[in-house]
Amino acid sequence: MEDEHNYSASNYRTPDGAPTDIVIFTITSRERESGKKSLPIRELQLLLIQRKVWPFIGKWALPGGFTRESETVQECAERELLEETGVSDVHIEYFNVYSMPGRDPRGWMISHAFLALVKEDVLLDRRASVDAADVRLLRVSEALSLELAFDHGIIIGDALHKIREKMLTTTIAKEFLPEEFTIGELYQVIQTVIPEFEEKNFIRKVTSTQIRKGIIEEVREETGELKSSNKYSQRAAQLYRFTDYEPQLSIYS
Amino acid sequence: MEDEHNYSASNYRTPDGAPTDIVIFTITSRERESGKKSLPIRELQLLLIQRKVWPFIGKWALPGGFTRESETVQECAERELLEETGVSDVHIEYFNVYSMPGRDPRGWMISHAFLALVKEDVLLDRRASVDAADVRLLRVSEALSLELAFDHGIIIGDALHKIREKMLTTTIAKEFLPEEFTIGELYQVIQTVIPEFEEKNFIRKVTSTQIRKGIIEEVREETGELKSSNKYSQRAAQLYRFTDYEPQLSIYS
DNA sequence: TTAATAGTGTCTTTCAGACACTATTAT
DNA sequence: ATAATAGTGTCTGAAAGACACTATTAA
Repeated sequence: MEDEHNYSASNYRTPDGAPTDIVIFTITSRERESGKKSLPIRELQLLLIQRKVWPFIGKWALPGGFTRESETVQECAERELLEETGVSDVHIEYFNVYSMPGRDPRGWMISHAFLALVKEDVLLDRRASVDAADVRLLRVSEALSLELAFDHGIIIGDALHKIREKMLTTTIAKEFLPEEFTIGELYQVIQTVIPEFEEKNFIRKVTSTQIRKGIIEEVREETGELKSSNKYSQRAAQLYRFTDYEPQLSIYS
Repeated sequence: MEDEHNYSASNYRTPDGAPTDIVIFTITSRERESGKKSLPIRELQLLLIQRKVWPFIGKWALPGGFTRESETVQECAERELLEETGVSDVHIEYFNVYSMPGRDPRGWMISHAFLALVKEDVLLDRRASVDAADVRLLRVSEALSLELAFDHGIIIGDALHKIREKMLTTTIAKEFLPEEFTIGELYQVIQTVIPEFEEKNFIRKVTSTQIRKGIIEEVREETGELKSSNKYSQRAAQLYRFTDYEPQLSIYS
């Protein structure tokens, strides 16, 4: 350090590390065994790792790792996501810092928490990391009922709050949907994240009102005809895709 | 460190500090010299400190300082705000982390940036800190045209983006207003932060529409009569206050 | 035929947007 | 009287909210 410049911060205690923790959400879908075509059962799940080293050995924890001097915390989170789950090129977003003294028995650790939103199929070939005894997808309710390592229960709670807010105010629903989707699928994804969500005339609001219809658009065949899918229903449903328009909300207008 | 637990992070390079940087916004108001009563000229300003130690000596910088092991980054920001400006009990909110390698010549510093919103009068008795040559309020446009220390230009740009977003989606306008205010003042505060903001029938939207009128309420005298003020106009204007209701916005409803 | 989902018709009430208009009162 | 701000009247068209109704088609 540059002592010739009269810099004194190095005389003080410095952090023992800058870890990242990644809350990886996915929505699983499972067919109902009704025989007929129907909408799947969807569940919001998150990926946890069972620790096999001290501290909190045996406890479930968020994936993550220590930031290196040569990278940003965002790069660290992306690297750890890749190393621990084999996933890259997904939505991964910083959301909060956790710095409560004593939160990590290993020392003074200020942790940076990220939110990753991953489609189910991307996680199918996931693999355990070298320092994790096990990797598993758990329902959010399950995960929160476990005794988690560190302050990860708090982090997950905050992440859940954040994803619920963003589901209604941004177009992150697209992170859980295929490129082309039906209005029924979109509605289900929103409800999976926010169970109390209910909009009576959802299809109209999202397709027919001036201010909102800009966020999604109808998909057409090469021939120009409207493209539809009967994956979930007898009657085929119109397919939509998200545009790149992000609506600006305001409480004053 | 607990080497007996086989913990190896201490073998790695650790950060040289966890500083906080605080972007302190205020709205100044200045009377127009028209003789008659009129709305003041309001300006969005921020508080900067001129550095008197290496690095970036002489350059303008955000107030802030190093987090201690015994405190959270939020507590550090609040402490530094108090030490450097004499201000406490104001809105101060974490908004982002800055970790680009090389951002600080003193070493590996991961900085936590806060947004503070302060009423003008609270800053009147501000005082220079022990390690700052000068403290000054600058217009945002001025501040951004200066050569700032570290990556503080980027941090201020991000803070400005954040405050503009929050001005429209939350009730932070109250941080710049007295407890009781007129619709004209509220409108001015919003316009000071977002110059392009314009709502033709603002007074009606904010007072008469079902979904929005919950965010402010009329102030009454002890006698029960509506309370008004003629501070800015010949004709007295109704006074309002914010309720504690925070509206939930949604792009889907 | 039925189950399951997709989508429409229609009515009422509320809101948005425009803009001319009236109200108040210190100077 | 005037300047400066506060606030209302009124019209149009769009959207919200409710809810019954029709449409499609594999099984």
